[in-house]
Amino acid sequence: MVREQRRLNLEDIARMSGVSRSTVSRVLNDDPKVSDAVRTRVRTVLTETRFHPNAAARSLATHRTGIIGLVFPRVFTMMFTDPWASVLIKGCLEGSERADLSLVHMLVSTDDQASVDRFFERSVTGRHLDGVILGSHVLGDKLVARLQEEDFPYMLIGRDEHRTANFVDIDNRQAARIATQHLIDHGYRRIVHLSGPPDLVTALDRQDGFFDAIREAGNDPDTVQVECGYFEQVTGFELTLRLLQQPDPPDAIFAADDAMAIGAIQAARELGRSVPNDVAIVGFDDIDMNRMYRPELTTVRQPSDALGRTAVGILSTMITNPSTTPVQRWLSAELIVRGSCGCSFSNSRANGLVQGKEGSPFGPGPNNLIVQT
Amino acid sequence: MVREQRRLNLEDIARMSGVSRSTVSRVLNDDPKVSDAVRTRVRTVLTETRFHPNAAARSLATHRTGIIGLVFPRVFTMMFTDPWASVLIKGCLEGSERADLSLVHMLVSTDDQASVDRFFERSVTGRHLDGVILGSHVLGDKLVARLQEEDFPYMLIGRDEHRTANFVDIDNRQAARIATQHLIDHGYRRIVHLSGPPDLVTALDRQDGFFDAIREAGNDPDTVQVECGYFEQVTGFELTLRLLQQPDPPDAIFAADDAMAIGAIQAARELGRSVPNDVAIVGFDDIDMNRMYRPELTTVRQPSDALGRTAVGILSTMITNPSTTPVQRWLSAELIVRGSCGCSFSNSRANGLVQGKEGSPFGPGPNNLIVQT
DNA sequence: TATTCCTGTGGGAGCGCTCCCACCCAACTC
DNA sequence: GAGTTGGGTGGGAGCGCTCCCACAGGAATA
Repeated sequence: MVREQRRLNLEDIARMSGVSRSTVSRVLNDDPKVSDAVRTRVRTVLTETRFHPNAAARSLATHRTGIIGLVFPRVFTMMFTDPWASVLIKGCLEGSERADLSLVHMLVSTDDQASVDRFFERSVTGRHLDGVILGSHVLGDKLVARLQEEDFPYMLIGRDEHRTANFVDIDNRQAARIATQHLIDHGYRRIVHLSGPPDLVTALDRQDGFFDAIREAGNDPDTVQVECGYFEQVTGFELTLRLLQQPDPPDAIFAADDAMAIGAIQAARELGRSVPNDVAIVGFDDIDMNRMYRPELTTVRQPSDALGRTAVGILSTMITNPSTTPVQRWLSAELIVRGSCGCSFSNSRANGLVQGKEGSPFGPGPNNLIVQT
Repeated sequence: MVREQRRLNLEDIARMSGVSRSTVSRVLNDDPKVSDAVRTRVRTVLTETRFHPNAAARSLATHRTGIIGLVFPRVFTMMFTDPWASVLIKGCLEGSERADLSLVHMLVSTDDQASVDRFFERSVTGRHLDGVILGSHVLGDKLVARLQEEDFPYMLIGRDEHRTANFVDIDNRQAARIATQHLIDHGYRRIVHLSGPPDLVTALDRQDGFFDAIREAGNDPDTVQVECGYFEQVTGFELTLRLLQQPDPPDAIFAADDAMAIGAIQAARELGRSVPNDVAIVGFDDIDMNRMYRPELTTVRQPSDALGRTAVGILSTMITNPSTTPVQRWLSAELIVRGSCGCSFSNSRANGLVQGKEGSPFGPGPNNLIVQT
């Protein structure tokens, strides 16, 4: 085991190419103030020796590590088996590759002060990270406030409850309104909403949108049934199993995410009910897996990978170029109409495009661009 | 933006608690050679100031970063939407938390020299990482050889083709043999195997096990149909759709993973065929999602999370305590018999326990313990 | 009482970079 | 020909830790 052999450093490369340490450093950092002759000479040595500067030393000198964190609240550990989250993570990875950053995965119990402290000590105070992406935002989250307090670069996936933080999101409320509207237009009258965890802003927004549509149709929101659970297939399965066996079962279900919607389809099938004839189902997310279920799921498509990519992209610029005002960006979502809602045609798009621009509660503005990444 | 204000360092803490830099460092590192009086005094200052040592400086001095990488071959980008991989990642995360390490996610094109080089420069030569976990192993992978050459701590999830590398695995061949055997015992005669990517050792092992069982039953392996594809639900769906419409369709399918098996069930349903009456289906992995499909999937349960946890645990000790001989560990797998194979009972376990110990091609030995993590 | 030992503490060097400042020397200006 | 640029280069300091060595001083030993 020769692990402990001394590795090359700048000094060595300098000696080997007959220049000084500083010049080698300049070549490594693409400083234009190096003559072409010297540059090529150093570059040759660099490639021959396969040299790469020590990350720790570089960080120590530059106060930058090139690492960003992707934090999920521990409550959502099941995120890792969630197809939506997987796509989000993929988007974040692509974004970090583009920005030449490394992505560290971490779980933090955002409701537990000790856990938050531990995260802060290691990652923020210890300057382990340059910035952080928060995978989802829970009400009363102590993390965001603390990050703001410390002026530490961060980006939320999904807005915060006060809309004062940095975030990338889609207009969940508007999208849910349009999806519910679509069911109402079909003539369904007993529509149940399968909602997500009640402390997740995203879930609440979709719930609000659902109620908006109910109200607009002239119905009393108080008479409408909403069931909460995790954003999981099993949850959708179990809730629907129970709902369909009620005395007065729903004729339509709007699920707050596709996993639950697929679970709902499974449950209907289990009970021998037809989708959409006995019960229509609409989901949210448009995960890849939908292709395999019959009837195909009508759902809201949200650009989960773009959400991740955009968040990392913005974070990256925030790291080098701190912003004093909150950076908030809205991406577009759209209703994808397939068979599960009772539409006879398939694979077409309704006119329910929820644009980042017009659909945003903020109206048009520099922070509300539609970003196609 | 007060980002650039000077942060506290050891010197400051030393001054504030009336001791030297060295002593503070000792307290931080739990060095026993500090008197209790001094220790408590320093600790108080430490908590009051919420001080945490700078990670980069520490790394520079200790030659250790506390970061390990989780590398997936880029070919398997879809891994991120794979429930099996999600559980593996979760296991790795748990392991790193236990070992007080950070986990960095990365994708490397293992078949592309430039990509491998880039990874090496940044992460290995640049000492960005202390060690690396390889999420799956592709035949002819240039990564492992290079890691060995550089004496860099690594751990494979799944064995390498020569069995010379460090790895954690289950005995895929034996497990697949038992699963196939089970189908043969049921009297199925036209069994088709849905295999994974042909350059993935895991897929090949399962294929070998399938052929072992075929051969043992006195059949000619050459007459048996094997279809290759990705470890995805859609693949299983499409392959099975085609298979079942053949002139002489299979009466049983052994899928190399559950995602494909579920896809196969979906396809059978699409064509109005009954599982298991028209076609029996057996999977591999025992992912959580199986609970929702009817009939419930007979499958091989492998401890994916333990695989990840164990790999990280071993890697962690390898980092502090380099080993000269390959570290190879086999975990147990077992056949879970449910309805999809045609067994009338459900949720019971067959006697097909594939233990790490006896089942391993290596026989018992220090590297072949059954680890229950 | 003198010597050795041991525990606890302080200080200096060093980890491998970046960045600032000083400097050199050719090319220009007047 | 003296003075002034300015591109290109080198050297020193410093980033914030750890680790080794030196050393003080009380306890144990002779």
